Amino acid sequence: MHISPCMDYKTMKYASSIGLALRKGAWTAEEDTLLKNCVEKYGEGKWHLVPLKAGLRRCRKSCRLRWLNYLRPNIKRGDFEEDEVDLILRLHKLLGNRWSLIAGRIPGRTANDVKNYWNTHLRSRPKQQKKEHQDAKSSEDHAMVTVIKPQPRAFSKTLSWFKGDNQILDTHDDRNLIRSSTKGVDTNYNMSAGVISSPIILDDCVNEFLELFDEGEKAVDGEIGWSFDGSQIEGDQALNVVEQEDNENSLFEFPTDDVIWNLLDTEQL
DNA sequence: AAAGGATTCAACCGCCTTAGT
DNA sequence: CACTAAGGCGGTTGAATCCTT
Repeated sequence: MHISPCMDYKTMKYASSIGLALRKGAWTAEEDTLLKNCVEKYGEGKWHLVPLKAGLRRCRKSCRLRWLNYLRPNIKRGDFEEDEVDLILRLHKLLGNRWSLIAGRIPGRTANDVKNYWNTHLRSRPKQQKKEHQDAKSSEDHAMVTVIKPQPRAFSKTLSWFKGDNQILDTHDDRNLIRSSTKGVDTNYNMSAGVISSPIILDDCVNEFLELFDEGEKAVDGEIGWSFDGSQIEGDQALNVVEQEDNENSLFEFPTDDVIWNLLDTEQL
């Protein structure tokens, strides 16, 4: 039996006063049942009371974590699907290691799942991709078609993001970069071949961007792959399939970017 | 079949933020 | 304003499992 250092002082005092030490390590089926029954009876939250109410010799954090990562209903198990991986890659590019935010947009997946998946499958991917790219380049002498997905979409520079409080600070012709700034936070747009790619939104802008994202989801509810209670929408309506030039249903059937960019387009004046 | 290295993922740890006093 | 406790998060660990030799 281990003593958990994560226990609170009062909990520790109480536990020792009744001759108990808090458990740590793998959860047993019995503990799971106790925790599940407790949360179903009293609801989520008040985690400091859960060990007492459930009769568990676990600290509040351990209970919370076990519920969130394992016992909560609608948790999806098994391998990540292509659209989920795609979404993780995109959101990570946007948000960095903010796993709870990323997981919040992938129904049934927990922050721990996403983090573990990233660390085990995706973290070294850029290197691999670079290597694969170099290998392909060296083995392929002829010109090849490069499909860049998602396809960048042009939008008007009259877009309000570029007006009002935002200012186009400068345009780096050499780097194809446009920077704008709101509240002292830079937002970068990579320009290439006359179109503007996904914005690299930094820090405070992330929340605004996600709110915008949510509004977009509400606006097109039925096309997006899940509803806001976290449940998955089944059937054809769950996907807004974008046919690529090669007439294949691509990895990017998931319509995230379309939603965002359609939304952005609606801001054109 | 066995040993040992690699991988996976549940769980822990410590820090930060927030709310209450 | 300072302090305390709870909630929440990302980073890390280590046991279990898988894979290779």
